[in-house]
Amino acid sequence: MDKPPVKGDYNFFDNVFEVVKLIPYGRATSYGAIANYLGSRGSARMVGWAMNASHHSPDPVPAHRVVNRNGMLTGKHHFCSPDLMQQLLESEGAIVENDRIVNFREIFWDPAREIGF
DNA sequence: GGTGTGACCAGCT
DNA sequence: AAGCTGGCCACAC
Repeated sequence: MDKPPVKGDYNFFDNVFEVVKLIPYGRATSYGAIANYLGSRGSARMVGWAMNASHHSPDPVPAHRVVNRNGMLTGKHHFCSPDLMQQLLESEGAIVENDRIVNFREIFWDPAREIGF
């Protein structure tokens, strides 16, 4: 009912940022999980888009904790360094091999299950 | 204002 | 079994 003082509606992006920032240490989630939490399964692409905008976000967004459904570091190329994402994940205890999180299933963090519930 | 793209996912062939 | 296409919504030109 009120128009936001800022141009456009960054609600979607902000929502994604909030969820990503809520990811605990040593955990990872997938784009689809966040999209599903937001209420749209098909909006998974928007989540990835939001990550791209995370660089414009005033607060640091642990985008390295967000990977695709297969646990593959598809967006590693979008970081300052392509190895930065893997380094961060490994630094948090995740086992990354061949650009893929081996124990992704173990560290998987579902917002709809942790927060939504 | 329309078109294209995009760090995806799921279904169909 | 694997590969391709469609679909979804928001942003940039």
